Amino acid sequence: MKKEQILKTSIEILAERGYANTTTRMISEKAGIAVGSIYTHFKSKEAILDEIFLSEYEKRATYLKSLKKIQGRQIDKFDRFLDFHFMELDINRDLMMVLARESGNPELQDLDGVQKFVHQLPDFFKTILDEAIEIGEIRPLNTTLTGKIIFSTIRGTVFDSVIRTKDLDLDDIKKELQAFIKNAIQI
Amino acid sequence: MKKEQILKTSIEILAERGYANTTTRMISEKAGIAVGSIYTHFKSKEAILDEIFLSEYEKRATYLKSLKKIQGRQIDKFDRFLDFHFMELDINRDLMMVLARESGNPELQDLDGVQKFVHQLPDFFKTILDEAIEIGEIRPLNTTLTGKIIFSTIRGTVFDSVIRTKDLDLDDIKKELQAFIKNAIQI
Amino acid sequence: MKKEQILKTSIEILAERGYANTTTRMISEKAGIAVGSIYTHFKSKEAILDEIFLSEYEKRATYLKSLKKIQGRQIDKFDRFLDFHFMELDINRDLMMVLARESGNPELQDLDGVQKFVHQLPDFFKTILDEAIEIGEIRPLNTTLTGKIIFSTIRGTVFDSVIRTKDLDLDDIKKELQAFIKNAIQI
Amino acid sequence: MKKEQILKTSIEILAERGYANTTTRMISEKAGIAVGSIYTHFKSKEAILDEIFLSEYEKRATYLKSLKKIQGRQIDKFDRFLDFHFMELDINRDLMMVLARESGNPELQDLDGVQKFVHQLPDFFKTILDEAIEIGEIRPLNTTLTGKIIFSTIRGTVFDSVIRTKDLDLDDIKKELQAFIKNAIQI
DNA sequence: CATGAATGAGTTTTCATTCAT
DNA sequence: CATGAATGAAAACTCATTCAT
Repeated sequence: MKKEQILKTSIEILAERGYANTTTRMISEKAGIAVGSIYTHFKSKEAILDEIFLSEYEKRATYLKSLKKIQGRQIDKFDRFLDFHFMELDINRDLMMVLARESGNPELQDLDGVQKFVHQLPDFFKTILDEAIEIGEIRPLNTTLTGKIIFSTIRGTVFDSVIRTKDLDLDDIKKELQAFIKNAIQI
Repeated sequence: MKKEQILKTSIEILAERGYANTTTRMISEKAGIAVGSIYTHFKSKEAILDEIFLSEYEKRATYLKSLKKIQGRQIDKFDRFLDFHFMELDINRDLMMVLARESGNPELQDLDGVQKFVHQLPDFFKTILDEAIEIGEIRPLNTTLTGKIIFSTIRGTVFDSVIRTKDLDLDDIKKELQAFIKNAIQI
Repeated sequence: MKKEQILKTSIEILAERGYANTTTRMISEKAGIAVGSIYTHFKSKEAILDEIFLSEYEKRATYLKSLKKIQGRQIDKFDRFLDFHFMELDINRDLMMVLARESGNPELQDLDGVQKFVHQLPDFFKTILDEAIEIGEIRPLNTTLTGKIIFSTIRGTVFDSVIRTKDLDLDDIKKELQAFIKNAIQI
Repeated sequence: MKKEQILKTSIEILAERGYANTTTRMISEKAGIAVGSIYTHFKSKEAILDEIFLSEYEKRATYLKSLKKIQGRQIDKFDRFLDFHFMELDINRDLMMVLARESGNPELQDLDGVQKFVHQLPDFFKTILDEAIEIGEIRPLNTTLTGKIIFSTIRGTVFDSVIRTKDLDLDDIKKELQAFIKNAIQI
């Protein structure tokens, strides 16, 4: 309950000011609680970010696992993942901002949640690519590296777009990304 | 002279510790000068980063301008740019680390040098893409967005690789990136 | 019942970490109760220490009172007290640690129990010395001051020994102290 | 210069309030400097205490070394040391308070200066005792333990006296202690 | 009588920047 | 131009204690 309130408030402030410029005092004041209460629910300021990334990672991991069982072309699964990812982003723009900005924040690379978000998702992509190669859907390529490249492509693009304009057309970006990736790997 | 020394030392420490964990005192001590002397040559701590990014941006901008005059397929120019970029990185691994890490640091997005590095380079890519479309070398696409996508792809991939392993094979990554981008855009 | 459990647990933790580094939370967790429950039984964190010192003071005061009625040389009563004191220490090393450390803790000098432990015991010694002088067993001396000196000698020696080695030979120390004190005062 | 000012001010406040109740802010305000300036001269709040103890230890160590070369009875050297020690205390009552209180503060036992003060001085006493035994000036005894006992006796007595009364007669205490110790060890 | 989430004043420490020498 | 002591705002985090359930 109150934990949710802290997370929600944190995302709002983090989206506006960035991690380094967000203080625990700001969060507590905006959430209408005492500073100490943050520490009742989170081990540290970093742990808030950790939780955000972990939860968002899990959403995506669950979705990617569900994709595995689904019939159809492997290559289309990237389209589907992007549909899912951008839909989530559209629902909560602040959250999108935080994920895009802080997943690249050198300060936070050690957090479990960030690590998973940044390293496990590319691994899922690799798995899809491996299967796609087996059935000859895509050109021969280093699936590990390409998994990472695809992840970087998506993340970097969202990051760039999001920090420049408030009202960007997510749909345009999504379609351009989908085409870019599909072309990049297909035969 | 002394300014160069400060820059060189800063890059070494920044590569090892990251911007937030690098203090002006560390730089002055390692450079063998007084803290105050840093401020004779730089307006602020941020200004050091600004200068680093500006100078690296200019190297790449100059190279891209020189590419323009060169004959040959537009599409190959991305290969050439990546050859140049990775060569530079190979010469100075510390610098590569700094560019990869801090170009995505939310704290530093307002710096002139970072802005140019992060926003102008994609614009150069856009120009190349525009010409490539005109002569029918590549498929129809939103060149502005795709310019950004290509930049994000390169930067993100280097960043990911560089913070994970010390002795990564830059050549493998370069070749995979070149193939990825070429396939992504060509007809 | 539960109060005893809190005391027992507190002594264990206090012996290991010292007063300033022991939190009420630690005590409650190790004792398997809620933090709030500590405050059902004790007015404050300090009150736990107060109780410990008071109870240990009373043990010694009772023993010293019983010594009064006993026949024999006054001067031997210090031997007996030390026998009693060291026996108690040997039974509960953690308790010994707490008494030795915290009786000298400036933070805790105002506690009733500590005051009694630290100021009343020397008074008992004074009484013994007064009688010993009267019957000419010991040399003439300021009994108030010497009572304090004897107490300080005992406490300080135990404190020094106990914080240095875990497995010290209490018996050696006791005998050395007994000889030291007896010689110091006798005619 | 300013370092001396910080030390002087710290001793005044520490004497009045004790280590745990002395804040860095109090010191800086009373010394008329900025909080940060404390950290220009001292690594931490603890380091101030460390310096105080180290310097006082060295005074005494130097004196004890000079005593070694002096002719005369070993046993009288304790008298001389106490003369010196009490003279120093008389000059600076605040300092005496700090040494007496905090040398027994469990929190500070790890500091180099405190360690030296509390463990090296007894070692010097041991050396004196060793020689005294050799020439038959004192009764046979465990010199290591007795060195510690003498130290504890002195420290504890000063501590006890000093925290009770502001205007105690140091001279009485000194004489009583001298007699106590001399009797305790002599043949 | 037990619980444990909530409190918030208070603490030490850091560090970019300045400026008198 | 160089120096480095001095600055002081600001930050994360702690923890004894309370009180509604």
